[in-house]
Amino acid sequence: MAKAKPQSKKQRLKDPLNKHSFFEDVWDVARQIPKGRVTSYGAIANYLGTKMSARMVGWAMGASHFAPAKVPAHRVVNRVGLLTGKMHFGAPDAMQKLLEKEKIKVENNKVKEFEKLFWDPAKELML
DNA sequence: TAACTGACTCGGC
DNA sequence: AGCCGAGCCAGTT
Repeated sequence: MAKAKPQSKKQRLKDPLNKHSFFEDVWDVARQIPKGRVTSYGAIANYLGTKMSARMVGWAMGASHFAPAKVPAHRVVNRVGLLTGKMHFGAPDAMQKLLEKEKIKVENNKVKEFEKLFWDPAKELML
């Protein structure tokens, strides 16, 4: 699977073939999130070159259910560390439980020390 | 076919 | 410092 390399947004989205890999790219990046770390939709979007469309990342996460491999969507939160998508995990606190299982402290639907645990693909994966 | 919505983000007030 | 509006892409109604 491609390593989610950033490319021109128009180039990717314009081509139906490449478009299909948009999901895989997002999933791929999500899978690369180290255990015990979290990232934001915007960070992934930015890494993919579609930083203006963080919504699509979230939407792609929603589709992660169809992903060929498991995607740690629980490690992806919004820019303030809020567990915005926890309701989509089936159970109201499934996401929080998964996070706590990785020693990530969650309080009031928000990741504690989010800035410290924040993992930016564009920075960590560089390039 | 057009309009609305959404697991977001940024900038202005 | 907090609230409000606009922009983004795709899928749904």
